[in-house]
This record gives sequence, C-alpha cells and structure tokens, in this order.
Amino acid sequence: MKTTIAEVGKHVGQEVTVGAWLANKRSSGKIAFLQLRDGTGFIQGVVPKNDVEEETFQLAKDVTQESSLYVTGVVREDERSPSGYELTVSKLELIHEAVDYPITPKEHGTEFLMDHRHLWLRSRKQHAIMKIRNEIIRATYEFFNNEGYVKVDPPILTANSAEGTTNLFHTTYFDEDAFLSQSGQLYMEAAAMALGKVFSFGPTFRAEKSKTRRHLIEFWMIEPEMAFMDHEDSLKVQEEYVSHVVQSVLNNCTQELDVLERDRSKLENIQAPFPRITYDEAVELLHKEGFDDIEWGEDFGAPHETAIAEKYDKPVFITHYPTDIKAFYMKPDPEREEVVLCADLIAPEGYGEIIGGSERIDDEELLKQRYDEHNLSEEAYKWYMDLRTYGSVPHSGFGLGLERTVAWIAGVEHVRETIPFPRLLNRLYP
RNA sequence: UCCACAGUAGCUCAGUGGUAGAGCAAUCGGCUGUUAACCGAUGGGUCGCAGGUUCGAAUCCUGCCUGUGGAGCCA
Repeated sequence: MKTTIAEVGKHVGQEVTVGAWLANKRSSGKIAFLQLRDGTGFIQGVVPKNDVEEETFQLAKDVTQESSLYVTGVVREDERSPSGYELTVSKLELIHEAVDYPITPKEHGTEFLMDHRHLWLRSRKQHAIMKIRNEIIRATYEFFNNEGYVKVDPPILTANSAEGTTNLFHTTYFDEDAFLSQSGQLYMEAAAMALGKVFSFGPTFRAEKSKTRRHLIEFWMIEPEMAFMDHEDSLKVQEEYVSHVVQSVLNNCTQELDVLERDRSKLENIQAPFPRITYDEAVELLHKEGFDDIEWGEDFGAPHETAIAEKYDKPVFITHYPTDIKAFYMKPDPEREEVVLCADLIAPEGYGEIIGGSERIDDEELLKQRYDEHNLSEEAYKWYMDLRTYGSVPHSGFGLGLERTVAWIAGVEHVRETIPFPRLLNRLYP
C-alpha cells in the first residue's frame, strides 16, 4: 500500500511503500539505517542483512545521500525513534541515484548554503521553517475570513510611491515610468470604502541597500484596512490577529518547533491584550536606560526598539509618534496635533518591528495640506483624495511583515531563512 | 553609502616569513541499534585577483573583487 511518512502511524503492523529521498544513512556489517524524508516528514528505515535479499542490503549500503527510492517495509512503533515509528525495510527500489550531493551532514557557511538554497530547503530545519511559514499564512486567512474581511489584491506595478521615502524598483510600463509596489495600502483604503473590512496578502519590494537580519529586498506583507474603525479598534484587531497566529503555530506545529529547538514557553503567553506605551514614555524610558543618542522628535533605531521590547514578555505597541517622522496620510491626535494616531508593534526577543499601522486622515482639507507639505502631485494622488471627497469615513489599517513574524515565532536568527528564495542585496540567485 | 571582520582541498577550518595541514564529504575495507554513528586506508590545492617588499610570501604592504555582521531606511 502506498502512503506518506506523515501517515505511517495509521498503518502500524502493515507493509507499506513510500517514495522518499535519502537524507542520511549509517551502516554496519549486518544492519543499515536509512534516514528517509518525503516532504511530509522524516522516518528511519532499518535494513537487517539477514532478513532481506542480498542485493537489497547491498543497495542500502551503497545508496548515496539524496538519491530517490521507493521503500517497502513494515511500520513498527519504536521508542528509540524521535517520531515514534520506524520502517523495517523489506525492499528498496532506486528511482534515481544522486551523485556528490553538495550539502553534507556537517556544518556549512551561509554563503555556500544560500548558493544552494534550492537544495538547502530539503534539510530538516528549513523544512520546519517552511511548514511554520505555511501555518502562519493559513492562520492569517482563517482569522480574517472568520472576522468577515474580504481579500483584495492591490496592483504590483504602480505609478508612484505610497510614502515617498523609500527607494522603489524602477521599470517601464510601455512608454511610462513604473515602479514595483512598496505597499498596497492606498489601494486598500479604496477597497475598504467599497467592501468595509479588507485585507491584502502579497509581495512587496524595497530597493534599499539594507544589510541586516531583519531586511529583505522582496518580502510578503499582510495589509488589513477597516472602514469605520478608529486607532483603538485597529489595535484590538492587531493583538487578536497576532495572538491567533502564535496560538495556531503552537497547536499545529509541535514537531517543527521541536526541530528548531524553539522555547515554547516564550510563545505560550502571547495572548491579547498586548502592553502599550506612547512614544513620549518610550523616549523617557530610553533616557532612563542610558540612551543619550535619542531626543524627542527622532525616530527609534533597532537598538532602541530592542531595549524597549526587552521590558516585556509580549509584543509591545509604541503609539503616538511625532507627526514629522511619520507618513503623510496618518491622522493627527485631535488633542495633540504634533503626534499621530499610529502604532508600531515590536516583537519580543529583539526581532524588531513586525507591524506598522495608523488611523488615516479622513478630512479633505487636512489631506490637501499634507500634499503641499510633502510635495505630492495633486494629479497623481487625485484618486486617493476622492476617497475623502465622496463619503469620507474614519478608517484605520496596518501592515504586518510575514518574514519577520516567521523569524520571531520560529526563533530563526535571520529573515533570509524564512522565505523560500530570499532576494537580498547582491543576491538574485537561485 | 558608511563602519568592522573574513576569503587556504567539494564543505568547515588550522597554519602569522622557511617542505600545504586536520575533520567531514568521496572511494575501498571493517563493525547487528546507529542518531552529525564509529575504526583503518586512499585520492584530493591557481592559499580570492593584481601588483609590491624579501634570498624566500598563504603569512608583510597597496589596490581591487566577493562575502559576513551592523548602521541608516523600513515590515
């Protein structure tokens, strides 16, 4: 009977056949151990010399790393196995022999592994990270669908930037200039005026020469936008959404978290509500902690965010940043014009900002004023102004970076391992 | 763009002015419960590139290239 490694538990005592690759092997004169993987999981195949045909044992001894095989054997429960099951092999059929597989069971450097990313993905840890990434994506759709959001896909080719600050990838659109999207947010605001509560989930591009463990050139972002929701409503959505994602991974990725040796206790208490501090309080806290390099009105750097996050064992919202250092579309606090109704969500353990969000300006006159201050072309942004001209309502939204979230939940040091084929500064291959 | 560090066997690294090394991988042999298995043997090198100092350079100097970590920007 054909089955998969993930399903062998349903066939204890029966003879099954699985298609698999050889991850590693160990052998002695009379017994061979084959470490098998098939994408659904890992299992050990045991080949005792005295119980199989001579050519089967010879093949078990000779088969090379990452060769593909059909493996037939009886499923057995075994305490010595990490997964609880083993396969006592009766027959091996070689599908394809892999010669000189480059990634050996010993350690490798980052450059070498990144050059072989297409093969590195086969390894146990990378497999676990991709499964956790998938669970986060699944839980994201589940959460927003359950809450009545409609998924809307903003364009990737755009004529102008959302915030005007970051460098965009330039291309041409027949005879016009065009850019790869750095955020779908403005379009999502239009979608929210049509559909109420919406979210997007897609790739986004930043042509910044960033070289840190938190940055990718191409990354995936989830951008919800909600009509008739103010800043406070939005924060509640954010903490409930992040909690749902973390709890889903805890419930559905037990083995993967074990493979990654992730400290589960650090995730178990990630439950809404999350702590909040204002920008003012954050600056004060940093001064108390001995950071002399920050003054009111300046944006925080990574060391500042980490210092603040270390005070909490949950993600923390930093709210009410100075208007001058934030995007043009953010709504000023009615009681304090110099700060805006916004929040960044900082993940624990130094993983940095995973969400940036705000209530948006809904007043036509104020938005016009911002266009002037930021030298935005009224013509290019007319469609965006129309959202305030025709039935403007209070609305809020946020953007969550998928790869930073995966890195945090999976406990992975660098975001480049959280996306199958990372685009990095100086890396467009493979 | 800036700062710091690195580049030696397929991979991970040692070698800091005097004969190019180890472990893993590969190949051959041994071993009946291995978990990065272990033990023995064999093959394997443009010491990133270019120039300079020196009797002699992997080693010292200069320039360049590539990579890594971080800053800024942000998710």
